[in-house]
Amino acid sequence: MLQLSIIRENKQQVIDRLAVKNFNATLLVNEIITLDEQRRSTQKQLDDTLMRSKLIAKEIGNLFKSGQREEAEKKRAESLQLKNTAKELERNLNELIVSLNEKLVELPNLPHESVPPGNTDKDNEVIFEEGEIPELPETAVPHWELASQYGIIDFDLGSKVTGAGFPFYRGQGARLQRALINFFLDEAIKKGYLEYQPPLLINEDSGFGTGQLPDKEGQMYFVEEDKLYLIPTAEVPVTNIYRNVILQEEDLPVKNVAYSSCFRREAGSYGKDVRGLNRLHQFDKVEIVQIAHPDKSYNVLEEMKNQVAELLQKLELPYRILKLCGGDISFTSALTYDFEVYSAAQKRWLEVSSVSNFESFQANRMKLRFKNKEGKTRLAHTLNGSALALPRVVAALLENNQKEDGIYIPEALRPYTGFNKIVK
RNA sequence: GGAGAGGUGGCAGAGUGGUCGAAUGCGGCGGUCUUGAAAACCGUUGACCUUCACGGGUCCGGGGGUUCGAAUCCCUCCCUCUCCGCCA
Repeated sequence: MLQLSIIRENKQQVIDRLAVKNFNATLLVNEIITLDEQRRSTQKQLDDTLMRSKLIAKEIGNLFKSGQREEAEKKRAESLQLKNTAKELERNLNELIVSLNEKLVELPNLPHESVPPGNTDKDNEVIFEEGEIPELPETAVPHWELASQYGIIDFDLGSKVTGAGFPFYRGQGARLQRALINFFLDEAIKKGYLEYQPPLLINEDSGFGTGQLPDKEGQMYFVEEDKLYLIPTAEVPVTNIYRNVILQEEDLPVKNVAYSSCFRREAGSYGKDVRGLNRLHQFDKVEIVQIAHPDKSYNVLEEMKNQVAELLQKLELPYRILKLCGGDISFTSALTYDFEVYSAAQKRWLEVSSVSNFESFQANRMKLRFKNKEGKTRLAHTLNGSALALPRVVAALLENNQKEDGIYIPEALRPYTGFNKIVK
């Protein structure tokens, strides 16, 4: 959520910036400013009332002590009045705070100035492309065919045991998954990240902290009995480690990496892009998270971008990097790079990573701050990225590397798989 | 799941319903002393809202209540610990 002071002091800029996200903020911003003014004046009135009431309470104490009953009783009546006033004011104040927050939470993050305008993913800007698109043999088939031909992923079995979008990985398929997870984790650790194994369920406060709640609760699985949500990404638990935390400046940047399963209801996405591994309800992902100094977060974003690119190079996958346009960038993000790999049998680009700088948007929600050298507390910046999400990487690896005699594993992965190719 | 104990400042640990944002110790920071360090001594040391500032207000796990006045009493939720049961 945006800082009130920024909205107050740069009202027009906020409105103009949000227009890039195709978000008309004029009404909302005006409402927020009005509510904020009311809130502050009510707060002032309440503070004054409380001050008087505190003073009187002290006087009463002293009067009782010195035996001046009558005087004390008189003051007591006055105090009671103040108390009623205070109650009334407090009620108003709370109402104002609630409505203010409701409005504030509806405002998306401001897009970075380099975010291109646009409405849909068609308008995203391809900023980099690397790797050769492989020539496939005549017999080439999409990964879901390969999955059953080689017996490495069983979608039907998943449907039987759980439902659509929950595949079983089997034999060399399972081994490949495990290899990728270890490979990704090791690469991050080499770059100085601290590995975490987070809980897979999170509470409401955490969901709010990273911005999944209150808006996207329909996208998360919810355990009603315990009021817990299954994580849609490790970003949620790993960033929320720092909820209500004040770091020291020298602690920055914090670099954490976590492997986790991710759960997404994907309500409302149907059609052919859900075939095979393209879109699942449960999938595995290695996520990198950084908490950065506000002055350095864009350097960190570039660093993370390069890090993801390196992974794709090592996996020898053709990929491209997109800078998301205003219409496609998420509610919480200021700047996002998407990574897509080319899946040669499907002949399409698949998103395998999304690297974002949230600036202080999440930090403000979860009160993640640091104390600078002057001893002042400031909001930190949060960033995260997939490095990487497995299913579509697997899809591309399978499709692009299929040969007559099997599916070849890229060099970098072989120490992890323990085999060079997948065979029937 | 059952029974009990408890949640106070970075940590440890006091706190008769009134003068407690909170003793004390440790730690941190600054200083004196020292060639330097240690020790000793002195001072300082939370967050948030509001204000140009002075100042004012809120916060003793969360929420609610009693009272003129609550860290202190009551209710409720959460969490931790101990014992029992169950169990990967």
